[in-house]
Amino acid sequence: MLSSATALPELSDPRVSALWSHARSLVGARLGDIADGLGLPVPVGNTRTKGWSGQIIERELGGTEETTHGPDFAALGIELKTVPVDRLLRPVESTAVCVIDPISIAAESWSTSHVRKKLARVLWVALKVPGRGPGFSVGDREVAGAALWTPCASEESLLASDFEMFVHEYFRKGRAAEITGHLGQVLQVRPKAANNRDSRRAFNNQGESVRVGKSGFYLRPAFVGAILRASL
DNA sequence: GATTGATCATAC
DNA sequence: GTATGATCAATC
Repeated sequence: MLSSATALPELSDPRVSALWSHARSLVGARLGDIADGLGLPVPVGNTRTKGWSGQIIERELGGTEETTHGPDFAALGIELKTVPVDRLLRPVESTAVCVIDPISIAAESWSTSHVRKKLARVLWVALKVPGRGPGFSVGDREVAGAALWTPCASEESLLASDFEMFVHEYFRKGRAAEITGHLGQVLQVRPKAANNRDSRRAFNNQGESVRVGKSGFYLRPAFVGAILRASL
């Protein structure tokens, strides 16, 4: 089991280097071709495709024995994130990190947070998107690069600052309902739910039990873009 | 055109 | 329903 006191596996761990090599070998490949190699169908027509890109890369890198969910490559402490980018490696979407429990997060600090653990080591796989909407297929997205990232001191400082702001100013004050996507320099709190009636238990500023929209942490596109440009 | 709030797909 | 993977689309 991983705990906050457990160090990340060494980068020299054979399993880490194998995963890294595998990811690098995908650069230039079309998602459609990767899916074909896995024997998986490529969505066609007006079929919705949310999540498909990430699933394909996860299954490709996970190998044939991958059967369970949970933290990506948990044994290696690695979180896999695919991110759609334009031709200049600029993310065209924000990156979801994890959902938030409005009650338990009030007791967290950055150093002990679930978010920090999730972001401690991320394998970014950038996917070049030729276009979206009718006329474009997710199968035509191409792996533009892969980066194994651990936040540097300045990046962690930005993340910690935003995190503590959300916790101190909002969650601990029972003001979770007042949070909007405008807050946070690099980390946002935005809805992350099936729909806007999907809620979670919380407390208001009177200490009364209320429900607030289910939300999660997201990384802003500019922040992820800087990571990719520095790594690819 | 970029951003925020809303929503979708799949597996358990 | 919950969790994990994200993208859609109305609004700024």
